[in-house]
Amino acid sequence: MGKVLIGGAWPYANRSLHLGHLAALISGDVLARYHRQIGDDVIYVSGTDCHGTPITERAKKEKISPKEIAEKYHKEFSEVFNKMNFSYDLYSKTEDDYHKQKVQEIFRKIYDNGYIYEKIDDDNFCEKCNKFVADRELKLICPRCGLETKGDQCDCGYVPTKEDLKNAVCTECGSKVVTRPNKNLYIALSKLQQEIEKYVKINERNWRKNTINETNKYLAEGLRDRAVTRNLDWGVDIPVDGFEDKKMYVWIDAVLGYLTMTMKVCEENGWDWRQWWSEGDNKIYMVHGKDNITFHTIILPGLLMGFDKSLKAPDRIVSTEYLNFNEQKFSKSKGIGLTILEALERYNVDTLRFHLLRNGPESKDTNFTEEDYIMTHNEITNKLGNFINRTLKFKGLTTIPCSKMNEEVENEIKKKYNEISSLIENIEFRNATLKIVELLDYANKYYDDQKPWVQYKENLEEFNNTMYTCATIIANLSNLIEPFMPDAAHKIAGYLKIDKNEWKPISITEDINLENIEPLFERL
RNA sequence: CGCGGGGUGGAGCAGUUGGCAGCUCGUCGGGCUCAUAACCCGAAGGUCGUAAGUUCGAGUCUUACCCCCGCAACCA
Repeated sequence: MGKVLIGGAWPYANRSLHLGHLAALISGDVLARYHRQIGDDVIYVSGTDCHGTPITERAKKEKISPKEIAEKYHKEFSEVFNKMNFSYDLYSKTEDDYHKQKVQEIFRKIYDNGYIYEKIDDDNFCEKCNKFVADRELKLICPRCGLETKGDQCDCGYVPTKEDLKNAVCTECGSKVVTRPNKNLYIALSKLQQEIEKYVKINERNWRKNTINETNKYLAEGLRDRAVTRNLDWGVDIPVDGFEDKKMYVWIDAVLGYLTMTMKVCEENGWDWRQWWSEGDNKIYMVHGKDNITFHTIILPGLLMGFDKSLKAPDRIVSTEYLNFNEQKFSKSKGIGLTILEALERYNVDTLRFHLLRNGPESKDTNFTEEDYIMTHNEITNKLGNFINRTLKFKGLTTIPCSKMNEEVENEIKKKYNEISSLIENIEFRNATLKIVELLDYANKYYDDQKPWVQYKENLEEFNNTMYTCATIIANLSNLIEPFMPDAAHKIAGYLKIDKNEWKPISITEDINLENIEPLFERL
């Protein structure tokens, strides 16, 4: 039994989650459920990312506190993950006191170890507001398109230079900004370049192409030290004297959440968190969208190395591409796409999970349409739901006696456990779902070839064997689909009196009483 | 020449180390009646973006070109 840590990306608390977020995060739950089934000690954590500039901006605009916004979305996210049957061991938030305290301890240790250092920058300062302002808190006329833009990037794609920003004004008060020396803390990624390169080299064979490319691009350019302090009043305090007016850069406190939450889970259970984070045969999975790649393959490893050399950085990185909606990017402002809560009003949780895994952006951007989803839903309804129905609700049948299992079918089932196992461990979830469908096709074909409706009249022994074999397929399907469609898996387990879905072939050892069988899915 | 991904039957996609081009849906024809008009069998339909090259052999490797898309940040 190995130790397996799975970290789902921490969603940012300034807008509702949409199907794209779900497409990126769903693999984490598949991994968690699968590893529990094979008997690993799994810790699956995530949480709401509450800090950062966008939240403070929104708070200002809506005239409420950043905390209120964070709380609102944290509540919503918790509900979403709950409804989607995500099996987190702990879903927390960066506003959590335990998290903030631990992050400060870790940050301080990195500082003491010499990987966080002080540097004076010339930053933009608004004299009227009496504070340093971030680029996105500035506005100016874009020199390329001539329209007013924020200081970080114009809608036309132009990124203002330092020179351009000299003419910028503060978005809040409109007065012209000046530059002033500003003391910041930086993380010395440049010092860790070789170590991070070594880490990438060892682990990249377990990564997808997008992860490898994106990471190596940054390594090839040469890692640059990054500021880890921000001139904000919302976030985690800096545990170093002289930085009382600043907060921690959100990404630092967010990626350390995987570690702090592992600590918390372990503390509550009396376990040693280092068993999940040390070198060994344990696995550390990080699951997120492609925009998160370097934060997980460079920043997080860098923080871990600066913190404690005996720790192991994530060895399994699961980065997805983007999910589009009707060929367009999800965009709340443009009203494109569905939030997860909206989707759940119309769709089935299991088939939505399955669809996002099968048609998800595993190796390239993909497109979500309601039509495609309904197709998947009906396919599962027909092939899985109906297979169960035609077996367990066979006309006039009340019991399936414990009979003889067809050997060929038995071998096919064994084969599927192995095939799906290696696909999941190889982070090929799309292919894993295809194997499930293959087994469903195989099952329906077996049923048709046996013609139990004829056997029922002509040869009862053969009929019993067929029905018993089909019931055994269904029992094993319950195990095999659990990571993908947990609700259906558990319903089946209930019908066939299976206590626990384990990842190994099971046989049925007593007669099956066919009562209270309900269809698993309804056609859409 | 900023970086990256992609162009495969009507639609959406798979094709790992080069070896008779596959899957789902749709269409057409047939079978079955246990089942949620579900299930099974068969057929039609592709010169794999364009051009050249390497090779006994290229969807797969090389080069050039044409289209589509994504990324770029003190933004998660």
